[in-house]
Amino acid sequence: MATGIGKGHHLHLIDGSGFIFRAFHALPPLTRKSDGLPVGAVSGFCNMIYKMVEANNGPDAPTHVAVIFDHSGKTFRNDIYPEYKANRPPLPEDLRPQMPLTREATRAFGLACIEQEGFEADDLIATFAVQARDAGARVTIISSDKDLMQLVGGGVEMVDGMKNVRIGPEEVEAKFGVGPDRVVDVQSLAGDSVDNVPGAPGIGIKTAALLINEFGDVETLLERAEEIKQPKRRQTLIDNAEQIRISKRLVTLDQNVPVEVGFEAMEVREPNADDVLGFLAQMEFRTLTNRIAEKLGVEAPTVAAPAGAPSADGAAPAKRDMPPIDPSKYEIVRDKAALETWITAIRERGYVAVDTETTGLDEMIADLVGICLSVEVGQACYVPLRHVEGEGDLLGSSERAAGQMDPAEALALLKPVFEDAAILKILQNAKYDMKIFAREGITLAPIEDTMLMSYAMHGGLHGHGMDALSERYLDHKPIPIKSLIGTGKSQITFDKLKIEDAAPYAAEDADITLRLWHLFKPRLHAAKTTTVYETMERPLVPVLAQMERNGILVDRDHLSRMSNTFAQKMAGLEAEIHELAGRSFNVGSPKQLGEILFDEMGIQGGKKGKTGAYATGADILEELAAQGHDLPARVLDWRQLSKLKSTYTDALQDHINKDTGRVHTSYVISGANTGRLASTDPNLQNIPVRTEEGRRIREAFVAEEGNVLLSLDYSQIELRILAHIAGIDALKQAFHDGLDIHAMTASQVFDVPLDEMTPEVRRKAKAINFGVIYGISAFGLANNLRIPRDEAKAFIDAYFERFPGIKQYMEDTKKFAQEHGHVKTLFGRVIHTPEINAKGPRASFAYRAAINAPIQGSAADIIRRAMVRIPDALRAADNSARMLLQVHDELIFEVREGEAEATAAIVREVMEQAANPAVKLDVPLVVDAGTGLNWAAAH
DNA sequence: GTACTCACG
DNA sequence: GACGTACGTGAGTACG
Repeated sequence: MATGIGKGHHLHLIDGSGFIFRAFHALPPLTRKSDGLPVGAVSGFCNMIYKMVEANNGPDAPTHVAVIFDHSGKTFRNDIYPEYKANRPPLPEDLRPQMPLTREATRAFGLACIEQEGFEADDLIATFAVQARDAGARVTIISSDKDLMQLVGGGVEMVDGMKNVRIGPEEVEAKFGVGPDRVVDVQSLAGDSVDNVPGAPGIGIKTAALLINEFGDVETLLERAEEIKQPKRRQTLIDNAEQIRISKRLVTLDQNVPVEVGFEAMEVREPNADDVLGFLAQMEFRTLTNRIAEKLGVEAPTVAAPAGAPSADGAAPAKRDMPPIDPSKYEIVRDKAALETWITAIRERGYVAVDTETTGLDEMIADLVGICLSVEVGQACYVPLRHVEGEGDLLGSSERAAGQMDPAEALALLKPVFEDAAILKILQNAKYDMKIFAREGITLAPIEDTMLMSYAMHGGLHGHGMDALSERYLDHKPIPIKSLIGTGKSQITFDKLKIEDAAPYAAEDADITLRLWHLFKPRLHAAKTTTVYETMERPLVPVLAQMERNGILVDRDHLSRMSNTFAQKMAGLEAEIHELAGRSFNVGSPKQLGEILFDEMGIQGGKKGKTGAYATGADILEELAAQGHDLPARVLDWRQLSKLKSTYTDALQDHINKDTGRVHTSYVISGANTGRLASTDPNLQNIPVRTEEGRRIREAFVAEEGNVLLSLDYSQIELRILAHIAGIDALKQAFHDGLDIHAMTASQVFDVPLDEMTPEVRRKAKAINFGVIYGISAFGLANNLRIPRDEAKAFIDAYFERFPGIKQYMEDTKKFAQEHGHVKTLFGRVIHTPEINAKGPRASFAYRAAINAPIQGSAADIIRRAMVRIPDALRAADNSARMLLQVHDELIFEVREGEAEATAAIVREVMEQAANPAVKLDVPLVVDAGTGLNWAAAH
């Protein structure tokens, strides 16, 4: 049945996961020089792989090679026995970021890289070994895992890759006391403390082998247990019969995994010099790079040249040698045969750039129209799926266009590729396409995202959209989509385009994405931001995609009733305002309002802005109201209602999805320079809370029947981070003691004992605390507290005198920014500050942003780390809670009524520990939790 | 398309 | 010494 392998072939199956762990534990903790990324395991792994590849030319060379990895997550064994491998310590933090790199290394060496969800590497190895053996091929398993010894014999042999010793039937017998065919029987009796296989208590390998040699196998032994002479041993076997049977199922390898990779993909081929040397150079493995370059007869690339990092002024790096972009060269895939040719090419390459074309921008509504693929720079294809023909009259009678594949057939062919753990999918803004594919039943993984690579390297320097990146790094302006679908009212959807017109535009995006990826991959390392990208940007993509697809239930009637109430109140206010003004005008027009106030009513002190219009912001109107003017006071009320109505009670209703009845926001991972997320369409991160009237809008965000909303938020996270970064002992101590931090600050700065603290003094200290986070200035503080500027300055001076560490932090940060053109968060996120050395007020802005960025950014990093870990934590506890929203320091879940408390405990633990082990904070992180039937009640 | 205003952390 | 400012966002409205 197995194709692509047979007599005369020799298959090497390499236990990749085994290699990684042995390399990790055997080698000292090596880190990459330029940025400290741990690479010890990768280095050991590469050396071992290289040794294997070198042997591929030897006398006993394999014709086929595959490197097999464990897939993270549950396997079928956990269904049999939940405790399986439950005593394993979590993956060491130093090892985690190295995992994807080992896959990359495998592909770079030109080897098939295989893993599959739900199965361990051992099962895949067993399946491939048996298939190849039955087809008549010779099989060598390179591993030292004793669990694989059951496969030895009949044309399958094992080699311990590290010690370079052969493991044949004799060696197996020496270890287990039985031949390979009885290994599972011995293992199921003896158990395995490493994998937490229970076995029979008190029976080890020696006794097990004795029993099996006497009775033949486990089943016979259990049937005839009464015959055992030793009473204790007999009783143990009788008492634990079921446990032994379970153990047998655990240790028996699955030889019938529905594998997704054929033997064709494992054929030995010469590694591509660019791929392998490029990877090794990025890793900064000088010795190995030089050795392999010599072997391949090419010049070694320069290793670890930080000069390759982009300069702080954001100048575009030089374009690499690539063929020019030529949309006329792209192919249109219209039938199965053509698509299969592409799929073969993808499997051979191990990666593919993917882009989708859809009917709109809202990925919860838009339909998939076509798919673009590219594996080679300059070559790309468009697979049209749902184009329609004809203008599509008013009745929508447009018909399916000719010359495209049946969508179901095409997607069925692509699904195994898109879900193959051994094939990297490269996308620009992967979250969008992931959500589109999710609605087609396809889980896109693993992925790489050029938008996020750019964000990790160049956050603060420029935007990260495809057009901007293409123009900047490829010197190429992509075909504007508007040139095809038009704008405004006459705009059409993508499916209405003729396939021939759509294809060049569509395929170009995949080509561009692939080019960007080739350019960014080495630079990501040079910019020292690989860890940030791999731990805080890329893993967030599937998490956010799921949250966005979850959405939150919104009570339309509640909003509608509020809208009506607001409309009535506004009408009343409007009449009053016109009465006071002496004429009717548009209250919503700041320009008209300014003229009424300062020209017609003659109020003094009107200030004009740069456009010549009077400023009428809330602060100005408040001042006028305080002077006793009624009209501005009414306008303030009117504006509040107008804002609530238009932005929330009205607009939110339009965002309720017809199919789900829920509101699905979209998070922009690269939206904020500091690492914060941004929320759009609608923005659910600015739902009112500060006023009573506004807060009622939160009552419209509800839980489904039988569920509650659970909200958890970090308490004072930015001040805690400030205390840590600036090293302020008094603040740290206050957080350790659980004190009221603003009262404590007030007490220190204003010399007031805590028990004599007044709300007024505390308010001032609170304003200073926040001011510090924002890059304090006397002007800003004076504005905020409505006090004279010299008074504000006196406060700040007193504060700095009491906490000199804060002043020091601010000066150090400014100096660092001026020297490097960027600042960093505690977790290594780089935030560029290109204007820090500018002249004039721009530098002042940049200075305050530079003070704020490490604080806001570290807090953002922490919640990102928590969000990445939460789905696993919930899954491990079999908890069904759904994460719905993130509001910078708050996470909102929907959870079954009885499960709220358990969920809160799990999530709180993850959130409070989220900095660990990368950063050991000097202050505790504290998370507050609340539940309720709606968001107002839960918050 | 830009400016202004205001909602959130 | 003057500049003209609190940090980070998104969205709705008016207006040219």
